[in-house]
Amino acid sequence: MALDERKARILRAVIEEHIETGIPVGSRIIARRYSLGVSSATIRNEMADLEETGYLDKPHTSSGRVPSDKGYRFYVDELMPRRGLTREEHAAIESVFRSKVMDVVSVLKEAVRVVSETTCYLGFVLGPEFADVTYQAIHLLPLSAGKGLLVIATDIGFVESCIIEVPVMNREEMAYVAGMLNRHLTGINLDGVGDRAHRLLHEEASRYAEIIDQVVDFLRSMVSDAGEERLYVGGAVNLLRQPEFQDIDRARELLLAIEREGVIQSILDSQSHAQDSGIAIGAENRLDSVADVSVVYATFQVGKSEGKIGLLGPKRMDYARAVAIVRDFERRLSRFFSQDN
Amino acid sequence: MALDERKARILRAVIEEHIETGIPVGSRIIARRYSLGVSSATIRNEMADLEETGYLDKPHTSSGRVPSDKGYRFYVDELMPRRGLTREEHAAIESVFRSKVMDVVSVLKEAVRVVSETTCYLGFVLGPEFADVTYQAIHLLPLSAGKGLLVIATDIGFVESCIIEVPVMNREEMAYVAGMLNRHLTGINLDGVGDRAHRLLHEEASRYAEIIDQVVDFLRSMVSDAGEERLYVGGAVNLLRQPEFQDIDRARELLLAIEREGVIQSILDSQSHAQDSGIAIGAENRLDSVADVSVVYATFQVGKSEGKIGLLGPKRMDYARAVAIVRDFERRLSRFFSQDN
DNA sequence: GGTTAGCACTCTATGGCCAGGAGTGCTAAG
DNA sequence: CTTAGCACTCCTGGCCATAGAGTGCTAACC
Repeated sequence: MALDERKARILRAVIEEHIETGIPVGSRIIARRYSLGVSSATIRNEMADLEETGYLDKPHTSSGRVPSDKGYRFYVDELMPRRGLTREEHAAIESVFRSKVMDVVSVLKEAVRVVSETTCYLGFVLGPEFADVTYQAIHLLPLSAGKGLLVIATDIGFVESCIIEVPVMNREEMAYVAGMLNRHLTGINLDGVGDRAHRLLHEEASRYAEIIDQVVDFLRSMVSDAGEERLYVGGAVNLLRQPEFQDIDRARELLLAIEREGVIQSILDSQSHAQDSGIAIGAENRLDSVADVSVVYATFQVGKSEGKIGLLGPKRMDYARAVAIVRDFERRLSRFFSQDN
Repeated sequence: MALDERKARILRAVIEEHIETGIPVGSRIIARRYSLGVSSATIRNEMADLEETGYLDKPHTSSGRVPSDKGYRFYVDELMPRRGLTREEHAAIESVFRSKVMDVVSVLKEAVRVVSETTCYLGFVLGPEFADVTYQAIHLLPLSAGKGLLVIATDIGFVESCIIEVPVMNREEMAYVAGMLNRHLTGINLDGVGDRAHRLLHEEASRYAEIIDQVVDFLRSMVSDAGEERLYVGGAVNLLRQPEFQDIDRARELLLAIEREGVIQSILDSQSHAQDSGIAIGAENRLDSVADVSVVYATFQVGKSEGKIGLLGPKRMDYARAVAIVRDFERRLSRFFSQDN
């Protein structure tokens, strides 16, 4: 199935031309703009072959060619140049990590924003699962009569909080309860914390069973949060600038599917059989709603857990740039979250 | 400028018809669908008067009428029925406050989602400013060598965190620093905390000056955050379902203005000369980018501070429903944040 | 005087039609 | 194997005619 040199060159030219212009590309254009040393007729023949072998498609009988999924796949695997970052891209990415006060969620949101802005596609980050995370500290603060604020900080800088119901108690008593929770649960993997907390604390302090139950509930919800809470999506507007989303119905359906049906998680899940990073092109991800978009993502390390950063755009995407940007973010985020930066 | 009974009835009919169908409405339709007891010719005459006095507009010479900003204004001030919530709306709103583990940010985000879903417009919440807030506790936790996690909990259940640089110290020392910060700053209005912290702590503990500086920076950034961080927007997709946003350029420009130029804050700011709730119709808010949309909002109490919840939709909006939903949310959010719920 | 029927007029939206242009596939010559 | 030439296909955009909705005006009516 390997292509000979010339076919590959032509395929690459067609794809890059199409990526740039967005319209079907004909043999004349290729002959003129790319100096391949052959005439348009020859290119025409080669393009016919490429169509027959499935690398190119034709929207209709007498129009130019458009890359097929298989064509894009071959391109990203074999033909695509590895490029670096432009000065602007570099600066934009840099800025995410240079703000003075940084909380992890803001950094992730900023990353999404910058990914989207620099590429003009839709950016996303999937935060780390909490299953592999240990927490540093748990705090319980009086809020108002009958309400307490539960704060849990993990070892990777994520802080989660929620409001729970507490029996009336004074500040000291609450501090005592917090201290107790801290002593028994610090440094434990959140995944196993449920059972342990339950057993341990139920015996020692049945007076605070209600509180403990709620703490356990909250810990469970942190772990099991199936992605909704962990996924940050941004820059949908940028997608509307792409010529393929001038059709408002298409655009709406896609955005709906992303917002409501969690297609991004689905794609990442279906991809995750192995690689740290990847590209999912069009129908490669099985969902109809994303049959004509591509996703480029990479996995960054967050302590023992991991997160993903990526972008979603039309199949006609500047893959070289997308990969460069996503990869760079992956490196920087891994560094940002690493213990020894 | 008051309208006589019949003109008011016709204006109301025109507006409600237009809200429902979205197309310019003619005299025939009004005569047939609304039993006003007069013929289409009479209605035609009245409509001509209403146009002359500025309550109605005509897109072109021989088309039906469309309400003007002035018309909508009169409608919402004088004609609009006060309606309650349907069972479904009630249930949807209820669901926001019934989840077991609630953190304040999730509640606000959920509120945005529900506002948007129930109305099919774009929903938003502007969280409370931190200037009037006092904080409950400050924590400092070791994260990795040279990094610490600063966590600040306010008395209204908001928890903010950030990563700061700390000199190498052991856990006990860090706990001591946290304790010191707590002792000196607990219960103070965040607005004035900067100076006080600075003076007080610089003397007592110059060894920790770097940390204190960063804490102060962070507190300052919490207070001064000009709305970006406080504004939650959601449901932009729903706007794309509205017939007035079938034009993709319009839609894109609007969403861009919302995302990048903060028009929602601008509108709320320009409105805030007084009222707790309000409706800004079309060109009433001075910005071109929102000249053909309306905003309905209400202010809820959060301790001594306040937040706003609202929605943005086409001028041709179901104002009665919008007001009902926004008002209900305002009541519930105020209750949710009140000290004694 | 207010109301209504009738009618001419205006303007938009829709669909068909035609010409122009881009691109292909095929054939035959180099 | 490559290339020039040519007939053919199909999309695109402009143009025109028609249909339809709605208005404003006038004249008749109560």
